Amino acid sequence: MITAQEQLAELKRGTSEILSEKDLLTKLERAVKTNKPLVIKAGFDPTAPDIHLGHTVLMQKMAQFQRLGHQVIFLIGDFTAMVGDPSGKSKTRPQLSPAEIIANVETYKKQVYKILDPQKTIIRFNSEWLNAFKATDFIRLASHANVARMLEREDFNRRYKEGQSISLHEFIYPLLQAYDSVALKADVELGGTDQKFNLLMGRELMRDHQLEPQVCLMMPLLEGLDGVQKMSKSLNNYVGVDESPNEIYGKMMSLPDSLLRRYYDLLSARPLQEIEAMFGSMAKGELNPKWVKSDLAVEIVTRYHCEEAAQGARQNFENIFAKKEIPDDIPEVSYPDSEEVWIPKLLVTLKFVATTSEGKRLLAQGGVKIDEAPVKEERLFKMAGKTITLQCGKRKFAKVKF
RNA sequence: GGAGGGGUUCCCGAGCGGUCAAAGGGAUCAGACUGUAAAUCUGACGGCUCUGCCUUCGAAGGUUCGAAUCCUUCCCCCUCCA
Repeated sequence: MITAQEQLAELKRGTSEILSEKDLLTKLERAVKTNKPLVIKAGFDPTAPDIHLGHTVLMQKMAQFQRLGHQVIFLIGDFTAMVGDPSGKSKTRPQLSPAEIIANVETYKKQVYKILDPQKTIIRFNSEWLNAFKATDFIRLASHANVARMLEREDFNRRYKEGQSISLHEFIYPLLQAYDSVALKADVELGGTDQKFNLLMGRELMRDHQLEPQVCLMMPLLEGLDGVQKMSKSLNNYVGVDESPNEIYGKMMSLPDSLLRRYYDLLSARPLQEIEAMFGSMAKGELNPKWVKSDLAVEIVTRYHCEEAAQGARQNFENIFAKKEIPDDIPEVSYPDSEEVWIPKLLVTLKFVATTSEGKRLLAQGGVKIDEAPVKEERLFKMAGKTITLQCGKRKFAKVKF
């Protein structure tokens, strides 16, 4: 094991805040001295098993702790999922059945183990201890917090001022999350900056339980592809680690240039110096941002697939968008209605558009091409036996056989 | 329990008897341009084989030639007072 100082230096990289750094150093020193790894806790909601790049910022930090020899606990908040984390907007969430949760956990594992070491990861569920809670336990737990403190919290405060509702049960959430830390005797809890309040609650509750308070380590939140909101599936501004190479590459290329540096800082494993140099020459106009972006896209695709897939995706992208070529591996479909083909209907059948109205609009705007030539007419006649290459917008292709 | 303010199309938000499938913005999609699925500009943006028809403005009824707009009841949200 390397020294506590060295560990701290490495762990600090990319974090937005550590509460407190001194405590972390103390814990690390003790770990080195006694040769007992620290218990690292990070909680996840079992309702959203689609891991995206936003989550990976945190997970890479978890992986880093693992590499340093610490014990990472991947905590599934199956109990707290019923409550719903009030961080950000909250809607009442559907209660999940045990079978659904197990299925979601499997999906999690499949994706998470691309980043974490399966051998070194312990998965726990907070229902293990929270299911046993009685009404009196909840009341006792609730007595550890007070309303004024709750309302100090940024998102509650905002909602309160804006006249949005705050349900009582949402006040309970931070306490339950905090209690998880008590149950696990966590040394460190990881979370996004939006978790600050919940993490700190854990610190206090542990102190109330005569435990050594956990260190809170916060990672910045990655903005989504829109560059404004944080990355999330429901906002559809995410890049999923389980997506295809072409999809990941393409989405990375749709990142606004203004966010390039931010993405490099939070996602790239390249040495800081290299990144600095690259952005330096980009600023001088020597380097095209497109290629800086492309390099990052390749790095990400390589991480979740492989180098070969990444190069393939780059090639594919260049062909389609720069050279405007038709890709070679397009799906072939047969469409037996050949006497009179109404194109909007055809597009709906192929699931290129959702409605015929949308198909008609697309057609009117020149978004439909047949054999690389735009079509305006809505109908094709006497198509029996013919095959056409149909293009719908920039990204949808099919070979249609009549 | 009392007083008041609200619920509008994916989201925010205007409209408050006809000219409303409903302003504006965001998101999305398409086209142009380009160095990219960046940026910018332009356009589209409920559905339907469509110069018309059907469904939509919290829900159900009602008034009216005509309702997102008026009335009644109900549901939900917020604020203030207790």
